[in-house]
Amino acid sequence: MAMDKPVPRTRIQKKNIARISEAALSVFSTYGFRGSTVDQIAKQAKLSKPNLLYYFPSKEAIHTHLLSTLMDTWLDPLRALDDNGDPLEEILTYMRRKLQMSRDHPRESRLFANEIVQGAPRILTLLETDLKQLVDQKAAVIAGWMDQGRIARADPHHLIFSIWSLTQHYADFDVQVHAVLGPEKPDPYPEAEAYLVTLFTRMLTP
Amino acid sequence: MAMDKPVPRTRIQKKNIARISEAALSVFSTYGFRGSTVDQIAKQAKLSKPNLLYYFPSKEAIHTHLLSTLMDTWLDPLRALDDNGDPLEEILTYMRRKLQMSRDHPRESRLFANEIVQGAPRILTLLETDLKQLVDQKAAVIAGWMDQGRIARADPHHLIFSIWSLTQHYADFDVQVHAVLGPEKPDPYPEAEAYLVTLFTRMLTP
DNA sequence: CGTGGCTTTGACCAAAAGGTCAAAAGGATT
DNA sequence: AATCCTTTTGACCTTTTGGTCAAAGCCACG
Repeated sequence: MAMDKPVPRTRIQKKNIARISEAALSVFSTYGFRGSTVDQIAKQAKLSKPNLLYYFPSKEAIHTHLLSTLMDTWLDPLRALDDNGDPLEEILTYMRRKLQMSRDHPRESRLFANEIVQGAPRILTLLETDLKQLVDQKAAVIAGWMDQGRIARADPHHLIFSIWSLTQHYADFDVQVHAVLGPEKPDPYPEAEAYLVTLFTRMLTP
Repeated sequence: MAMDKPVPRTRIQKKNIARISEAALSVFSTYGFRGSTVDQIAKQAKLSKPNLLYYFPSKEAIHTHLLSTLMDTWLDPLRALDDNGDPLEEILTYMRRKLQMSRDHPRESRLFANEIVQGAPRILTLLETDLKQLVDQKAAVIAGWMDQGRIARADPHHLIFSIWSLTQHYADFDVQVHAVLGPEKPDPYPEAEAYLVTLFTRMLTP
């Protein structure tokens, strides 16, 4: 299970690993793991296939590398949820950050979406340990706020799920959103943000 | 682009097409189109590969067959949204039906999710015509209710998106939900429904 | 400017994949 | 039971795919 070459050494390695990661992100996020081919990734990275496999030992290694790199970034907004902040403001900020990630990093969102929809075979353990622990902890913080009557009551775990689903929807189902809104509304994000702020404000105001 | 054999004739055909559809639903919903193989589907349907290809001319034909069969079922709950009903009750009922579909037909939900996340190459047109038209129509109904002050204001299109994302999340991201909630909570749906009823009630009560 | 390690490549392989076909087997109808 | 149509299959073909390898090219440093 050794993954090799996780840390770039020379500047050529740095450059090529970055190109491969970038290309792999595009390809994997569009076709899922099994639907993607090494050739495709190599072509997008403008490397020959053997050259690509010089940097990563296998297709799976590239995928795992992406996933583990991303996991941290992905959880950062939730980590930033501050016990000592204003409850509603903290939750709205978290929601806004997640929405921004959907807008600015839709491929990353879709990479995760593909992985999870397909049963998360490669990150299930991560979800059951790191993710669960973080969510449990933040859910407790939110429950505390509710106990103090500073925001209205609602199941904290499902509250977090709802932030995930509502924000990631705009990245993962982007095509559908655009199909429904039509070409005269090319950027749904301003309305989405306004809508979500209203939603969470109304729901959480005591 | 002819798809052949859409309607079963003999009872053997009926049986085998049903078995193929069932197997294909499982496989496609788990691996996406490109990640699925005809062998896999044939094996699950307990047919030989050539035998399967006697009923459908190609892998793509099976996929298209599933997708178009499902599309109707999928939109039924939204079609049922009644202009003359009680606004909040109508929206809650729609939400509940969608949630029930996530619980009872998670594979169907994931089949769509896979297709959309990967850019909806095979149903984009459907989305831009049928789906858009239906959504626009129902959004107008909801906007009407808001104009009459019977429910609180919020962007109707994004309201519909939020019902989709919140309910489908429990089917599409099922693995994640279970990983976070842990094994002692094997059925998240009762809490999910309670949470979503609260959410939409608070948001839409004037 | 030459040497040693890093990088790149063309040629190649075995396995997997989508799909074809002719012939055999099975079913229903007379 | 003879016949005709439907169904099933084994063998086969081509393309794609993940991955290997030895040899060639390149680069930095002494």
